Amino acid sequence: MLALSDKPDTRFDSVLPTLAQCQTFAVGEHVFHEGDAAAAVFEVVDGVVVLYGITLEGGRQLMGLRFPGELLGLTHRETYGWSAMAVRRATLRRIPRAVLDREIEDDPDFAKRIIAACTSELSRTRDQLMIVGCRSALGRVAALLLDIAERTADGGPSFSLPITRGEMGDYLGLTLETVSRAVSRLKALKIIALPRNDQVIVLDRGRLRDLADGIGEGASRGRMAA
Amino acid sequence: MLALSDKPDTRFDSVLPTLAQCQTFAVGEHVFHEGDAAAAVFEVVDGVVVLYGITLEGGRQLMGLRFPGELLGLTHRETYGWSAMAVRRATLRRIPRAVLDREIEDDPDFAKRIIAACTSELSRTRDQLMIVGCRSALGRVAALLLDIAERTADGGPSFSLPITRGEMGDYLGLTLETVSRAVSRLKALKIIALPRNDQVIVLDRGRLRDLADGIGEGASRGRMAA
DNA sequence: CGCCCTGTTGATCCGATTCAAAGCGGGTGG
DNA sequence: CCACCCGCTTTGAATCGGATCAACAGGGCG
Repeated sequence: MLALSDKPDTRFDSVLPTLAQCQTFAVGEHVFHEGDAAAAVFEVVDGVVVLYGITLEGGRQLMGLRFPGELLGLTHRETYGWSAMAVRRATLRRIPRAVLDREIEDDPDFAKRIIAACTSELSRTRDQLMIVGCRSALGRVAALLLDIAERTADGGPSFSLPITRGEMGDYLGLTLETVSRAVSRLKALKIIALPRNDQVIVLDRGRLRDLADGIGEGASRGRMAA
Repeated sequence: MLALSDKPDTRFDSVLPTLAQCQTFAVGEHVFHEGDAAAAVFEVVDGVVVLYGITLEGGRQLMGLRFPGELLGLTHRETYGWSAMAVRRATLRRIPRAVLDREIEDDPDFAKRIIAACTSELSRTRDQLMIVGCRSALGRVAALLLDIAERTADGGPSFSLPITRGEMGDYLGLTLETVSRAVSRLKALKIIALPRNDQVIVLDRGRLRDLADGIGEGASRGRMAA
């Protein structure tokens, strides 16, 4: 198996139920911008948030997606190093920095939990790096679909795509056209079905997994091992 | 400016001088392998270590380089999710997991320091993702050279490359030939000089920075902003 | 309805990969 | 001491995958 990470529970509500303070964001609304004072950490209660950075030419690199139960805004810096925007109407629990710091001071167990959240996020980012660095377009799209499926799946093989083709491209280091072609190919291969273009049904999870892991025709990029 | 991270001091020796227990590794020797029990965290005292993962086809993705003063092995998992190998004869300070955990329990300040190390590493990985996802070959190589220069520079414009062209390729998601061509091009552009092929002198840090940040001809990849 | 946004598909172009061959350079053993 | 070998690097030529440019289809909404 490829070393794609498992996902430990790092939700805040299990440790900070009383400190909850919720806030909702409309589609396209920002939770914070790159450079804003890093005044709080957030947990997604409902909806979907994307994290992204902007290159000097205006290119966008999505750093991650956040689904319910996941964290965003964790940093020790004075300001956020990236932006966070809701792509579905989202409700977030807000934990002010001061509260976070105090809690870390007072509760070693909480500190460990934060460290767990960080290293977990680190693993996820590394996996992402591995995918962007090593996989072909088809492999990358397969990996993203599988990731979303696993993080949002209510058990069934069907899920909804929270982001556009263009955003998928920004996430995977591809253009929207290439993403569209890859999705069409997966459909043609009968690995997925698309009742609507933001609705995916996984027909053959095994083959999707193989593509995401880099197995099979054209799933990998770059020189093969000797 | 692109949001490439600054590098806070996260060295252990400032907090754990007495717990030091050093160990040396020859070139090519592993500090740990992916899947090994994550029994300790290490700080590089001397030498250079690379972190990498292996894809199913045998492709290698370098996740990072570790120079003196930097940490490796930080995870909350039971096993390491990647491998670490010395590429220069290296001396490492070893902090057993139990000591780490106890220290986190006892010393909130230490816990914060670990969190800082994690979020710092996270920033670095995100930057790496941005580079691999958005930059052309030339921009990626420029970014790597600059990163190494800034992390090893003893002030001067000259530094030694701790890794081969092939490893640079594995780090950047490029082939060794492409890396070689990019390096040659930087030399032809008189942005760097190469007294030996593992010795680099930065002649024009400004232009190197621009390429690394994605400014100028062909530094970026993918669709430009409208 | 007409506009705009998203997605799809086709044709062409370009940069990186691939395949191939030839220079180092450093080390070893004759 | 030198010849040979091996790993790393460089460079060239052909190929290929993804980007680019472009045209068009569907869908939601003012």
